[in-house]
Amino acid sequence: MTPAQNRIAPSSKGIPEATIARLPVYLRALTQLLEQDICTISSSELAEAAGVNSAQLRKDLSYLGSYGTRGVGYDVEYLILKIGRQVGWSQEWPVIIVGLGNLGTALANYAGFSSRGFHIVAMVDVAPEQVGRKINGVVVSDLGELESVITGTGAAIAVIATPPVAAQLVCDRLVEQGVTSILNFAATVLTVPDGVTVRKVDLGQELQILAYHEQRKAGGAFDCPTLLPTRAMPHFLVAKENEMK
Amino acid sequence: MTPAQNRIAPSSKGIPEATIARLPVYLRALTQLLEQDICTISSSELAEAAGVNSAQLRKDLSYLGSYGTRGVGYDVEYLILKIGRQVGWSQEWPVIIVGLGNLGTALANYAGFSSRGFHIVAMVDVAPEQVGRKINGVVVSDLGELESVITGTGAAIAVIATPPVAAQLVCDRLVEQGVTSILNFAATVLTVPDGVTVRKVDLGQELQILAYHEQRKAGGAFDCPTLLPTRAMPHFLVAKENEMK
DNA sequence: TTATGTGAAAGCGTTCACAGCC
DNA sequence: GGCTGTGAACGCTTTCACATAA
Repeated sequence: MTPAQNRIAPSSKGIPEATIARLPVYLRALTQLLEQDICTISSSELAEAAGVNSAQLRKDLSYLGSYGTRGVGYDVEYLILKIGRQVGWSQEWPVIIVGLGNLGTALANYAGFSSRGFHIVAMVDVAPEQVGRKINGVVVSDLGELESVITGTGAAIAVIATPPVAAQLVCDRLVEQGVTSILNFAATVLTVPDGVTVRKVDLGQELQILAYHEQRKAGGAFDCPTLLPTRAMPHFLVAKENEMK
Repeated sequence: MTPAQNRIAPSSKGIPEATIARLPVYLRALTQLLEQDICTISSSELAEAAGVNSAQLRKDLSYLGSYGTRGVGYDVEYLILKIGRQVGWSQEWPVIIVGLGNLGTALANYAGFSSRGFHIVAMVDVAPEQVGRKINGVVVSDLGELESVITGTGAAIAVIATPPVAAQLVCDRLVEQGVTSILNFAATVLTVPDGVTVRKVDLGQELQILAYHEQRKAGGAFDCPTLLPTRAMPHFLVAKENEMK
């Protein structure tokens, strides 16, 4: 990814990834403020609305430029404009979704996408019962048409919501056709060439991280003498465990 | 959150957050290996399967203990056991879902939860047409019963998939009843007391981060003289923009 | 000889604290 | 007086490189 980012190097090079990930949060906080007719805001107030430290907010904004007024704060509209431009609000992004199970269908209907400038222009699935179905006015295409659908829509961003086994295959075909940004909901590590950006959202993993903390709160990862076997852990492992003692 | 973590301090204190977030990834890679009847694996091979650096993998595992054999590698089953215990695989976690729109319903049906030891024990929604519906054998309760549902099930982990405006209110009620881990899909910053862990999944934000990178690849955040107004950006902002020049 | 486990070094990200400007 | 913008300090994460053990 590093070589790819060097290759790009546009006008404003070198905004840290961590900052980029927070820009959308600021953007939402700001639009909410605007709806309340608040025109000016200080870094500490905006920071609280965004759930971050005020020093962090100022540093983040400083990467974009000096858009505040000392002694006063930031002009909400102007800041929205400047951050919005960075995040690509000045254009509509065509997006295609591959895999229309429960999750894929929910994503296709998700209002949070269209309200932020993303437009689902195509959907693709293997299951014959899905193909031909209409979601939000767009017809689901067959997986075989994946290539023509991409070139036809010109989408550079794709969402993968297939079962894990299919994900890498689909990914390869997407990249082959020029997709350069992928949001991956499949529980697999995707391998992509330089220049392609992948973000992974693993719902099971998120819960497992919570479970880790939960266990800690309850009294730690007890290295108890007798293991309690449950559906969560495959049976043969329980046997293995006892053998190890 | 820091004071909360100090208060906990169980047996194995001080595994870095970044490591914890990767444990589930290792766990899945390992279980896949086991299904292929691979019993032993080196750090570099496992690292590749998990999509990380081999030095990173070794360092991560070293926080849990010395479970490898020098010159050989790791015993897959034993490692699954050890990591699994850390992540809480040794027990079933009851989880409740609040908000059963498209996303909430998809989550309720999501197989990746149950396969990892999470059991949806209750679901809650305000909409009368949702209440009483059965998903995976569990009936959707009315929002008014939220408190009794939590105490009845003893769930410590909750998923919020409500509209943004309702999220903080629901969150407060959850915390009030003893929920200490929350997975938040609502596009809002949640405020919680110390001792409560929140993880946020913002789907729109993920796409915006991709859009940022996409824009960079296409040639940068053009500070172009004429702004192209689109549905993505509210109209009044376009006016503002021109006025600023 | 091979591959783990781990101090030490390098790289990032966050926070501090204050100079600079309104 | 008040708040931004930012160098410097700090802490966390990753990577390196090698001593250590099978």
